[in-house]
Amino acid sequence: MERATIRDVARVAGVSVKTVSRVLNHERYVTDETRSRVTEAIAELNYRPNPAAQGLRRSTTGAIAFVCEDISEPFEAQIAGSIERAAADQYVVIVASTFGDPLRERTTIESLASGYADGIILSPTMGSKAYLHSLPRGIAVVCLDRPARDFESDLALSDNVGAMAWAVRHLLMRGHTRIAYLGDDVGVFTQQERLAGYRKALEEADIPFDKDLIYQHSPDDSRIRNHLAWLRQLRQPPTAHVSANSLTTLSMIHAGFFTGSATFIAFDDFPLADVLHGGVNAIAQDAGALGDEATRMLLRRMRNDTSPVRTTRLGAQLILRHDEGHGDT
Amino acid sequence: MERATIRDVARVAGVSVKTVSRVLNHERYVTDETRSRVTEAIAELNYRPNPAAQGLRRSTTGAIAFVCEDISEPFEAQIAGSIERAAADQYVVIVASTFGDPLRERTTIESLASGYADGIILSPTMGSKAYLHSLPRGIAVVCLDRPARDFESDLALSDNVGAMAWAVRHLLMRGHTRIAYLGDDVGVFTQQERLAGYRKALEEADIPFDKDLIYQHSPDDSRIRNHLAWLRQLRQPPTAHVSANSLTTLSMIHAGFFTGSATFIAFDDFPLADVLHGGVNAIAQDAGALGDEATRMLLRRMRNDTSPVRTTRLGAQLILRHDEGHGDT
DNA sequence: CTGAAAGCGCTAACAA
DNA sequence: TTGTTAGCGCTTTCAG
Repeated sequence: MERATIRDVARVAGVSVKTVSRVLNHERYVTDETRSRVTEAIAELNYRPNPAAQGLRRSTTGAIAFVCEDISEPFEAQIAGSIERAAADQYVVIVASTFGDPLRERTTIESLASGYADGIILSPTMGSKAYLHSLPRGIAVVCLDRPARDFESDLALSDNVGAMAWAVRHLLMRGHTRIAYLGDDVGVFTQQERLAGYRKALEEADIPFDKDLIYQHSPDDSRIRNHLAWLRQLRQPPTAHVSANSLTTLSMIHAGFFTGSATFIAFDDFPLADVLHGGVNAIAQDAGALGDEATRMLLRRMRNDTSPVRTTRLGAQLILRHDEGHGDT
Repeated sequence: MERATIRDVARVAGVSVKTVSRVLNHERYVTDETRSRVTEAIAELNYRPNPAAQGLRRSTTGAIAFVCEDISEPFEAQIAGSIERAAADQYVVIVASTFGDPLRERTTIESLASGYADGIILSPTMGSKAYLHSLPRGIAVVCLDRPARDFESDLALSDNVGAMAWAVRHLLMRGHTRIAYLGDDVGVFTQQERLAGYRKALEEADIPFDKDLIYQHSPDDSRIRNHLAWLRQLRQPPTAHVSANSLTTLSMIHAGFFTGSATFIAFDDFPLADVLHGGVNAIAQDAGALGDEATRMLLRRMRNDTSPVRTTRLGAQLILRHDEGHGDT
């Protein structure tokens, strides 16, 4: 199929290209009669504006990008889905994975900003993002799940502190005072927040913080197995456990830890959590809401909103599936 | 940051724009000396070609698109990830979900083809895809996971027939002759193939096909629960079960079916299958390989390969996690 | 209300 | 080996 151009449409409709352009862009000052002639011609020729030409002229692309760590991770994929829905029919969405590599991230972003996308939703890796200040002008960047270092921007993230505090508070109320915390590497932003939530709940209850109960490493089945064994042999072993992210939970499961008890809560819900070991308590983030909110923020910035940057913390849900007996906190 | 253009580079390097264009496109006939002057100017100005302008001129976009049912589904997300990796640094990848709506699919594809992407990897919905023949010329389309009706194209998919036959054969060899099959809607291509695999294995073993053992509906927990109960009350109830897709497996689990037995095999492996109910036998598709292969096919077509269309069937793996005793088929 | 002409940034002839 | 010129298809002055 040969592409029809705006000139073809103009010729068929018997008007000038500018007039066609006007109806395309819903400008005023076009007679209804002219408009309908043009519309017919467009339909007849099955005409569609050439995005490259539009982009060249308007310096926009009609695309937004989601730059994340790995699109094949379910959490990121869910976010991608909600971004797509939220941007629906206004923008195409480009996805780009950084695989945690800051250099790759930078290259990717600079390339996207050089004319592939009008806006970027970024789940930043660690490391300075100062270079975001010198992106070609006009490109909006908002952050998702965690802030970018050295770069102020709108940010949509879960209320990690509050949700973890909620979970720990729940365990405290059931009389647990020795609660083991198992999380990912300390360098990970969300992990810092979740540990903060843990500490906050302890402080509120005047329970001393015991470093022995804290485990923070990138998940590794055998290492976690050892740690769990070690915990059991403490003079005062923990009577409850929380996990601070899904990979850690997975490792615990693989290490043989029984997750189906009222004394365990996993940060991040997961498929089959309702069934595994008879049901696993979990804190569920709302991935869809994160994507929605970030998209809203981005679109607003793309409309040249210059209000101060804002942060939206989205609540996460504590799902109790194994509260022996019944009754909540 | 103001964008530098090719003219700026030319000016700084003291050459013509065409020369800059030459070094940009790695054309021959540029002195090393000239080339390095240009390269320096490019670096100095932090110049990057404008994709819209390039696209307008070359009528290419530098993007490929993955059109699937729902990018938030783990299987599709994994494929997206592998496409991204396979196309790495050559193309940006656009994702677009159809949510199973053929109309939306068509609109999306036509829009993408109108100048957002140079090629499309499509997991088609049901319904005729004849319109793919009249896409603006130059756009390559390959299919993934299932063929498009009324449109010949390269196709990468799992060996559904073979894998399911393998699973059923395995059960037959253990003496089961009444094997219940639970799958998704008959209209779904992969489901037809998997049922064919089931029948094939039975035929090979001269076991009569019994329609009573076949269930094919879009997954629904309570409906599946009823069906499972009904199966149990047959005069000759099944002694083994296979599930033909992940949602069905999930429904079975939710319906209380015990999946951790040697007499059950699930098509599609899933997270925690190694742990749930003590381990679930499964057939694992290689999502990554599907994406890789489809991308390879697409890139080949985009290089104007006009060889006959081909279909690649990728093997799926039977993973036995609950083979009481030991020893395989 | 409508049109003519210029030009966005780049690459493809064609000359030099 | 390099430069000049003409567009790609569209939107945008600026006149009609």
